[in-house]
This record gives sequence, structure tokens and C-alpha cells, in this order.
Amino acid sequence: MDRIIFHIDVNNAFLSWSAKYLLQNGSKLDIREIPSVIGGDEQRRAGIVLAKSTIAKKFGIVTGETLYSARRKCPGLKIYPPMHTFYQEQSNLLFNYLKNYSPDIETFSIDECFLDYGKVKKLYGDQLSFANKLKNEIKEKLGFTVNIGIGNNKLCAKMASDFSKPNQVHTLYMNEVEEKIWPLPIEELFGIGRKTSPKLHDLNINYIRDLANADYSALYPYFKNQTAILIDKAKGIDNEPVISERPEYKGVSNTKTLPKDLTTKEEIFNALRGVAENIGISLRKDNRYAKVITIILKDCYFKVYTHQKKLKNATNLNLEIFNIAKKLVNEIWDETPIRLVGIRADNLVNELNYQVSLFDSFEDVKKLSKLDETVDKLKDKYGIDIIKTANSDK
DNA sequence: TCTGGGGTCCTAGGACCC
DNA sequence: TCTGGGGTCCTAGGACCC
Repeated sequence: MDRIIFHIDVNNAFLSWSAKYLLQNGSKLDIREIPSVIGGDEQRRAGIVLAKSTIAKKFGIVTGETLYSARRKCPGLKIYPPMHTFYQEQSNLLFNYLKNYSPDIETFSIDECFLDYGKVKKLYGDQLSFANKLKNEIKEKLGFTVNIGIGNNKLCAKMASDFSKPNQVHTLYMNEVEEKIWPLPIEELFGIGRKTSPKLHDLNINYIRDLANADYSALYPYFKNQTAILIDKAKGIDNEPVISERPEYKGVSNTKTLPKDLTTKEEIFNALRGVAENIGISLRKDNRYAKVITIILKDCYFKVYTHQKKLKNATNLNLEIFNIAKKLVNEIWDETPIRLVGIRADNLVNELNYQVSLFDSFEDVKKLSKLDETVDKLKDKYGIDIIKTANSDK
């Protein structure tokens, strides 16, 4: 029995959502109709394109490029700042709307999800007409447009939703794979990025068709255990199920690009203090504890270093995370100016099984834990900025 | 390149143990 | 030990995605 999967993808999500916000708040201009982008803050050295309008795209502007470069391609370009809180609300609105029709929805990112239509087809009938109805309803009721891709698995549904935009429904069933995606350049295949495509071109594999028909043993030396997966993808084969319960996340990270490169340990520690707090807050919100703490440093040449420590006792305490991070910096930083600092917490557990050692006591941990919880509650009540750790705002 | 932030998964080398 | 092979864990880095 063939599966029927929908992939629902908001068109130019950040830009569409900002357009909706501006229209709702009295603007006469729909920024979807002009050359415009959502962009980061250039002063804070985060000046890249996060989303672009269809017209901006016609100027050759791509997501991820610098605003400087985007402006050069299109001198009249309008740049708007991101509104992450509003985006999250719109995302929730969309997914909750879809849940009216089916509980079998897998959230893939803030603006994309999969829906297992096969399970509800008896209720709603033919998938193509239902997808069209759904797309029109979303536009009318939510004020932004989506693409819907229909396929026999998640990979095909996702590829289909990308065909032509905006506000379109496309199908890519198994028996359409040859006709619809084999003629496309290899870069268009989901999972082929900027490192893999040159390797494939070197092997004279330029179109998805070439990969689908490639010889496994010829590719194996270059792609090892990924070879079969790669060839399967080109054939449109994918057996991943739609998973509606979001799996517990495996780690949390928080990074900060600094307005200026940091050249002293004190500056790095100061930047890390706030990052450690954010990690602690995320972990405590879900009652989780990390057994591995990693620091991330990006130097002024964009080289990234990581260094990690496995803990005897899992933690979610701001102070402990911060102290470990400091120690890790001491162990690896070679004085190269630092552009970005970050911390990642991994190997998460749900309970604190405390191994008593000679050097720390469970009582101390409980005291610190109380302190963090109290601060979290105050921040929740009065806003994030009400309490600052000494030095964190220098 | 005037080049973000938050995730997941994979790989390769070394340590350690049997 | 003049020492082999395999399994597991740990660590750092890399690829890819939105």
C-alpha cells in the first residue's frame, strides 16, 4: 500500500510573515511585492539575508549572502529586521490549523512540516483536490501562502513542494520520479550540499539521473557508507516514517557573534557568562541535565574550534556550566582574536543521579539549583533583563 | 565574504579493554 | 613481550539542513 505524504512549506516564510505583520499594523505596502529581504544586523556583524521576496530573487539575491552583496545586486533593495517572536506565533497558528485535519504532523522546522495524508484520506478524499483546498484556506485565513508537495514518501513530498513557487501544489509520486526530477541538476537533490556536489561533478555525475544510474562500487571509495543512501535518494526512495511526537532534543547550543573580535580572556569569559546562562535556562525549562559541555570558538579567520568535557555528574547550573566553559577556554585558546563564542550541552538526561565525590557535595548543588530556579521565575515574571549577573553586561 | 544561529548525523583517530 | 584483532567509548571536526 503506497503512502501519501504532504510536505507543507511556507513561501519565503520570514518575509511573508513580516509582510503580514506590517499590513496588520497599518502599512499600505506589501513587502512581498517589492525587492525586499529580511536581514540581520550589520552593526553586530550578522548582516546576511535570511529571506527574500520573489522579486529580490530575480535580482540574483540568495539566502545567506551578505547584505552588502545583496545591495550591490539590487540598489533599491529594502531590508527589514527579523521578528522572531511573531514568526513563532505564525508557525504555531499554521501547525495548529493543520492539526484540525490530522494529528499525524511532523514539524520539520519553523516553517515546514510533513502530514501523513494516507491515514486521513478516507475522511477527505482525493489528495490533490484536498491539498488545493488546504492551500487556499491557509492563504485566506492566515494571510500567507504555502506550497504543498505530495509524494509517496517524505523525500518526494519535500522535493515536490520546491518545484515552482509561490502558492502551488505539486506531486512527485514514485512513478513520476524519472520524468520530474531526473533531469534536474544534482544540486537540487535534498541532502546534496556545497561539499558533495563538486565531488559528484568530478565523477561526471551532473544530473540526478546520473546519480540514480551510478555504479555503487565506483562511488563507494568517495562516499563510503553514505553511497547507498545517496543513490536511493536519486531514485526517490525513502522509508522514513512521519513522526508526530517531537523526539526529545539531543542537545542545546547557544552562540554569540561579538560586535568586535575579542582579544583577552576576560572578554571571552564575559561573553560566555551570558551564553552559559541561556544554556542553563533552556535545560532547566525542561528539567534536563547535560553530561557533556562543549565550548565553540570561531576565530577572526572563521576557523571553528570545539573542545568538550564529559562530566561525572550531569548539570544544568549556570555557574557550573560557566566554570567548565572557562576551564575549556583556558585549555585551548591560543590568543587568536575571537569572533564568536558558544556553548553546547549534550548527552542530556532527565534525572540527576548524583555521584558523590570528595570535592563537591550534593547540598551545595541543591543550593545553587534553588538560586537558579528563583532567578528563572523572576525573569519569567518581570522580563529577561531584570536580573543580571555581575559583569554580564559589561 | 563586509560571511547568523540552532539543530542532527557521520567520520576518523586514539584510548582502553579483553 | 620482539605483541594481533576487535569492540566500545571519547573527542574533534565536518556536512547538511532551515
